[in-house]
Amino acid sequence: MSSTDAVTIPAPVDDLRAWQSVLAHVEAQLLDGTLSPGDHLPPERTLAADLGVGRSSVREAVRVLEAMGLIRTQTGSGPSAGAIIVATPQGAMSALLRLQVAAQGFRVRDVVKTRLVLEAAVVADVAGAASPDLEPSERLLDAMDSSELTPQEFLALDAAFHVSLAAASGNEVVTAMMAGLRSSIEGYVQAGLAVIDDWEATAARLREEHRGILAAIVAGDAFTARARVHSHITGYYTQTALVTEAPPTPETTAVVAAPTGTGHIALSRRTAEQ
Amino acid sequence: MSSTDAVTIPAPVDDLRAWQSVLAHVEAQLLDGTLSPGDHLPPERTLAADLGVGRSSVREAVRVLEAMGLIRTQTGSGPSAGAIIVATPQGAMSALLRLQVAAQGFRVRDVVKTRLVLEAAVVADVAGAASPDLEPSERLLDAMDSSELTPQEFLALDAAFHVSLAAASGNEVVTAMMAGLRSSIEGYVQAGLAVIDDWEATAARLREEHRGILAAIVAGDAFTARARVHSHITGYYTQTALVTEAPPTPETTAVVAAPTGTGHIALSRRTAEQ
DNA sequence: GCGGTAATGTGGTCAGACCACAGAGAGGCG
DNA sequence: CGCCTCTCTGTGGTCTGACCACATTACCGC
Repeated sequence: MSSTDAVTIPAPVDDLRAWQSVLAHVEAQLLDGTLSPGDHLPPERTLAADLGVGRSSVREAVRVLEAMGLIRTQTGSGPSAGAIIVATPQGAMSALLRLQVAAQGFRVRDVVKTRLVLEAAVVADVAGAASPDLEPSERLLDAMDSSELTPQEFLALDAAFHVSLAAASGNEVVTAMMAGLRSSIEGYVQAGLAVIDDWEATAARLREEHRGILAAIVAGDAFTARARVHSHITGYYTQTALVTEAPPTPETTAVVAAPTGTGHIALSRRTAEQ
Repeated sequence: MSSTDAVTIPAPVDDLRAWQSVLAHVEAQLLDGTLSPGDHLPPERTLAADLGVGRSSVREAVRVLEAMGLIRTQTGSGPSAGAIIVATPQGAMSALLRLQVAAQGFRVRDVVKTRLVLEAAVVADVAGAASPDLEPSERLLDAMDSSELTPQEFLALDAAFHVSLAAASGNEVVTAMMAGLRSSIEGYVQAGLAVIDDWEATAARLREEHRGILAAIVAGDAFTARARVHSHITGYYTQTALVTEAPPTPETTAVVAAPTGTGHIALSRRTAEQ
């Protein structure tokens, strides 16, 4: 692994499989700007002819691109048909994490810990932002106040609320990861419902905690927001015995122990700053 | 939105495309334990016959599974041939993030910010761990001391070092994400080399910073480890003008400024858990 | 017994065909 | 002249059959 020669050119040939060469071709065109979001991929038959591969190989690459959230395919004719570059990572991230959890490549414990880290950072970030758009989050909380919700519907709104916080941070990477992490353990979360004796009490507590988190964010109190998110998430998972031990996550415990207090803090508007 | 009825059961039928039904079939078998890591997927022709779809549709699903890092396919015959469940998420996560960055679904800025959050949490976690295995990280640092490395080789080892820290935390989700985040902006990192006048000086600084991070971890000082990681990462990106503004990432600056002192905090034992 | 060779079963690829679908255009009708 | 309908065309979605490369396994001759 030194530097200059030494390699004697082992096998610079492309022993890529046919579909991989198609994928590489598309990726290269994305990188050099030949393809951009909104553009159409060439028709499969054309692409096959251009690259000298069979249409089925092109289709396998297209399938991967679709699964990765890069394109959207549609049958028919006209401007909206065909394969269009869209770059919607959420679904792909969800699928990836969900499958990996299903195949035991990811442990639920690690998923929860990661979610804790990301979400704590998110709320701290949003709390420190100039004028975050928290309207979607608030509307979700209002929707969750309905007493007619089934536990499943409640949890769906719950998940959407948490993702909406990530969206408010403006970080699409974290947003996609949060959505994926949540969906990957959705089955376990729903299974956790079984061990809850008094669902209404639990729902009421969750509603209160959500309001508390949002209040801390609006107040611009990052410390409190972090602490509340931490206890909110660990609370549910320990209650449902989904995760045995509550991971202390040093940085958050330190924050919890911080002397900032959890009472009403300032409520400063922190308007113009950006 | 609302609650009970209203939907009139829109379309419970499976208008899944053929390849999606194959994917769903495999995922269901993963979830109920019929398939586990190490198992073989049925041969494509068998699977096609069983599910009543064409072999090409099966192949598209298999291709997605392979791209998602769930299986490894091999030609030939015998126990090692065929499609085997492996669940290796790193490559898939890297591909996903890389493609999304290429397609402008993810901004480089967000990738860097996310990396900052995750890596700060990782070092704090490892610093608080009972007996983390830091030997791989140390060996990578030793390898980076060589003066014969090209910048590219140095950066490759650099990336491996950061991923090794995540691996030391034992959280495979974060490890995969870290590897993916890094690889997704690898092109930009290498492009950043161009604006560095004195590479040797930069390399020396990076070496020193790496040692400093590892030292803080070994000392169990989570706060210092976080702070050093933060400045280490932002340092390179601001130097190479990859990210214009240095994102302060409230929680880290807050932690650095926290009055708790940098002494032993946390140090949660987290002994037997595996 | 042993070595070499054929058979077998797997994924990888290609070619061709057909279908469903949706827009575009030509044509007819009022 | 305008509107409506109908065909035409191009797209992805799917299936079938065929062939290849490859690695193991079984068999056969020695």
